[in-house]
Amino acid sequence: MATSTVEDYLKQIFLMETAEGAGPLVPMGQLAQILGVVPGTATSMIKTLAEAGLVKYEPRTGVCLSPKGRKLALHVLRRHRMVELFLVKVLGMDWSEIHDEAERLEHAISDRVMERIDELLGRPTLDPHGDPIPDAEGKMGRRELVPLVSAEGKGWVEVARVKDQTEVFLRFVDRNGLKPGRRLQVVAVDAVAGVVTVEPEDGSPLSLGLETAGRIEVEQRTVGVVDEG
Amino acid sequence: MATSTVEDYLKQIFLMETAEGAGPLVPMGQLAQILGVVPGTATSMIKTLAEAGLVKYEPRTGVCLSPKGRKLALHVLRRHRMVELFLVKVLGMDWSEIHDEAERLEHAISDRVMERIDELLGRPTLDPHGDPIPDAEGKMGRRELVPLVSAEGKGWVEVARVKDQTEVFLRFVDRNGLKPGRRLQVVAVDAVAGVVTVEPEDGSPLSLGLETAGRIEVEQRTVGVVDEG
DNA sequence: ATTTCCTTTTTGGCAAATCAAAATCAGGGA
DNA sequence: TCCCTGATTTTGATTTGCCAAAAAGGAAAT
Ligand SMILES: [Mn+2]
Ligand SMILES: [Mn+2]
Ligand SMILES: [Mn+2]
Ligand SMILES: [Mn+2]
Repeated sequence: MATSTVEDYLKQIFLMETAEGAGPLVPMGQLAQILGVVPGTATSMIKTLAEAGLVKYEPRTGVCLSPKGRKLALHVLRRHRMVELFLVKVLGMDWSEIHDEAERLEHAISDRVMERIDELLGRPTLDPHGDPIPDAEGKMGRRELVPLVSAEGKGWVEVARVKDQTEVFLRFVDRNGLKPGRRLQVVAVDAVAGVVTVEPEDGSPLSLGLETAGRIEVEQRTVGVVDEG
Repeated sequence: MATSTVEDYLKQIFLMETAEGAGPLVPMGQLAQILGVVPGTATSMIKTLAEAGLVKYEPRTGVCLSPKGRKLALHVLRRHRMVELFLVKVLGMDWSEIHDEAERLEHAISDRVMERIDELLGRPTLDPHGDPIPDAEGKMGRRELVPLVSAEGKGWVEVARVKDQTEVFLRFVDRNGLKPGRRLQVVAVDAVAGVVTVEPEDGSPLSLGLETAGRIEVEQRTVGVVDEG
């Protein structure tokens, strides 16, 4: 069995190598920083993982998952996201407080329990932040999402995903009616001022910085204005 | 924070020192055996726990919990039993497969999540095996239970607790309608033959060995025959 | 071609938890 | 009293993760 440390390394490598704008290899320093260890620790851990055939390691360049490592990473990610949804849907917790819980529970939940939760939740495909939940085989659906900024003048769009999952940002998003599933219009994008103005369905107009707006994604397909062919 | 290893040691010491027929101190050898480590390991661990003020250690004699250790032990036990009940009630798992899950989950669940589960389950006081669930302050109710053997000729009694929690025994108990909450009559106790005959409410008469019958406890108060004053 | 600076790796150490096997102890029996 | 035996403790190692700080590499700037 992989230890929870190993699981976290693999999961994190997966997230980093599938992040937009990522190169083919994840640099050691970045990995170490996100995992909260000093670079030397990451280096020695990664060598062990390479030894075990879970990653491919290119010294002084970076690391990427092997098929075996990717499979394990997706297995962990599935548990993480399923647990997050469970905490919100079944236990009624706030979406801003679930990540840390999931970070521990993802290592303690068996396939058996996972299966029961999956069934109880009705085979969900998205977690509370709008991230896809891998299925038991590690497959997850792709969606065509665009950052809020690109949705100017498209009429009503639906919030689909919130990428910044820090507590403070999630609470902000919630307070302002920008949770996944909520609808809004992007009224204006002022590139010079660096401000995006949106109007949530049942909330007052709201200004966001360009950076901030980039952390929210909406459904490409517009809703309620243009009918799909 | 106590590691999961420390939590398991404390919980186990608690269970052993409150077990019937236990002396004032738990012997190292027994503790080691139940925790699945060699005696030397237990000795050095216990010395560390004594150092931390969690147990009182009498070399060559045994160990017992300090107030601080007892508090922590009860906190772990609460999570263990609450999780077991949760797995049965909410996820619909079989009571014979929940212990090992709980053994891991008990270390991964925060007070916050515990509180939600407690509420969802309606502040339960008993786990699926009939063992008491400590409350958040570590208090648990005492019940006046007697072993099956002592209930001869008392008419209908209610199964209250199953002490042997091995998978095979729990499945046997289930199959034969002897789960906590079920009613039965103790028809005969033959001390010479070493056999107890019981008649479950909706099952056929059944013979149990004396030893086996001792692993099941029933409510002292008889049910359905004598009315309480 | 050098130097400089930043990243990465190496080295040496530490803490937690464990085992194997040798040493020690404490009673009970001779 | 003395020895034997079984339980307990010590000792010496190992594994997993981690840090601090020194060493090494490499790429860009001079
Ligand atoms: Mn998360
Ligand atoms: Mn984690
Ligand atoms: Mn249990
Ligand atoms: Mn445990």
